[in-house]
Amino acid sequence: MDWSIQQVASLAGTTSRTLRHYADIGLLKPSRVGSNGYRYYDAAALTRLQRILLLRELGLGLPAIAEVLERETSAPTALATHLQLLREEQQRLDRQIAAVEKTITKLNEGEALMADEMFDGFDHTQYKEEVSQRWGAEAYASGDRWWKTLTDADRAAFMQQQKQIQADYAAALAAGEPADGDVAQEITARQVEWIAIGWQGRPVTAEAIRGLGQMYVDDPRFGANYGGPDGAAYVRDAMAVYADRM
Amino acid sequence: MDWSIQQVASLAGTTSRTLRHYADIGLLKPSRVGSNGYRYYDAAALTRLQRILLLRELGLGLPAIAEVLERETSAPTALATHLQLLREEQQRLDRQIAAVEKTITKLNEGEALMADEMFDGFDHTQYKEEVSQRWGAEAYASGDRWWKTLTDADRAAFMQQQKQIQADYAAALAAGEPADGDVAQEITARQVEWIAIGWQGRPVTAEAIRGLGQMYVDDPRFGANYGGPDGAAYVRDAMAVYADRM
DNA sequence: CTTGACATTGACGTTGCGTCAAGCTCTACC
DNA sequence: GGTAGAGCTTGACGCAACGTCAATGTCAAG
Repeated sequence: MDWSIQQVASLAGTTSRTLRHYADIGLLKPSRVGSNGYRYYDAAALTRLQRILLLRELGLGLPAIAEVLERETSAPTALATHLQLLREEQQRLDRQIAAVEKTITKLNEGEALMADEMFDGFDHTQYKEEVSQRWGAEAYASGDRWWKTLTDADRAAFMQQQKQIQADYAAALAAGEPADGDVAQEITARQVEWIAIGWQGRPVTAEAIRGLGQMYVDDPRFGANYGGPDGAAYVRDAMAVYADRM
Repeated sequence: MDWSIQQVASLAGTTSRTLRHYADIGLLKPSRVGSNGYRYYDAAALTRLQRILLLRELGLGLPAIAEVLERETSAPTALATHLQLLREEQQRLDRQIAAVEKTITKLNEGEALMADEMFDGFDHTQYKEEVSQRWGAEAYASGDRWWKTLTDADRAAFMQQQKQIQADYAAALAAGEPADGDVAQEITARQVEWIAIGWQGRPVTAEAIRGLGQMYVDDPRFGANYGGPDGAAYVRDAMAVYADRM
């Protein structure tokens, strides 16, 4: 007792193309092939197909399914691994949805015209008070004037450089690079250079760099850009060493 | 002031291959191409790239991104549409995770060896009481004996036939086929035949068929297999007509 | 014998690039 | 001015899981 490819397809709720694909990749071979080339499937093949489709619904890839079917015992392991992936995907989706929602509301409020959105929440004016208090109103005003002369593209490029520096710091920390090592110091040199651009001629003293580094640790909004307290502390240390060597 | 493809790539945190791909599909053309074929990007191009990458992080496809960038105003619309997709995907993921978790716990409890899992929650013993009460203990016992003689593959095939019948009923109902029409009656004939297999020689009387149909309506667990109360009622009616004509 | 349904084997299309491969170009150093 | 080592170019295949023609062979029924 066996069935034709179409019968099996409709029985299992799939398509004949899928069955031929499974035969091609060796996942489910027909139990019998007529002299005319027709594929026929028996009950055992149907059982296997059922399992395949079940695992597929659980989101497993075809190679993973093949492995599970070969080694029964690996099913819980495979599923556990897969579950991990699903959870990560779920979290990624949650974050993405939140981001899209935020973007939509901002657009509806007419706040940002997409272009501003690029600056990753790094709002220049957000730090007005800190900058004013630490370096005086004149310093802030001069920085603000400079910032306003930039085009959006300039600002984007400027922020991108900072993003890159942040990523490099994160990578260095993850790689176990010491804060006083060459790698961290090279990044810090770029960091200082970047700061100097924004400061527009205002002298970048060793003291200023040390203070700025400490500020990263003290202020969680800055620290967040460097991957949390640890990252902020790492950057502070690197900047302190850099300042010492100036 | 412009940058080479590598510079832009690292500035924006992407790869040169991606930039060349975007150029190929016309999403982001370099602002200048040297006589040697080298691509160069200016600040405006960088801005556009930033937007592209932002939208991509939000999960939009490249064609959708291109459209948004052409018609600024469509951004909220496009994002809203996309949000809908994300939410559906989220729900699908949630269901999938729940299913995988359930499967894992079952496997860990040694309950089911994957094979039983196929039967879509149609647990034969689940209906023990109903069958016993309505048709007597002997009828149930005989059905149970028969069921136990089957191989997994046989059971799979048996359940699949039922699945097909259910699908056909659903299609007929959706197509507006009357319960006493040819289409519905043909399906019912197969349904009765299927029932007869399980009953193993026990006489399939008109009364039994009417009773079974009514049971579909009364018991939500059965009704669920036929697409809710409406579907169950449809099947009951078709079976009643079939019984009348026996 | 014809017709229509069903079967077969290619082979391209889809999405967003990764990854060679072969070859030209630029920069730096000797 | 030669040479090495980056960096750039244009193809072109690969991936995941089939959908979708296209061209053609086969089966059952009238």
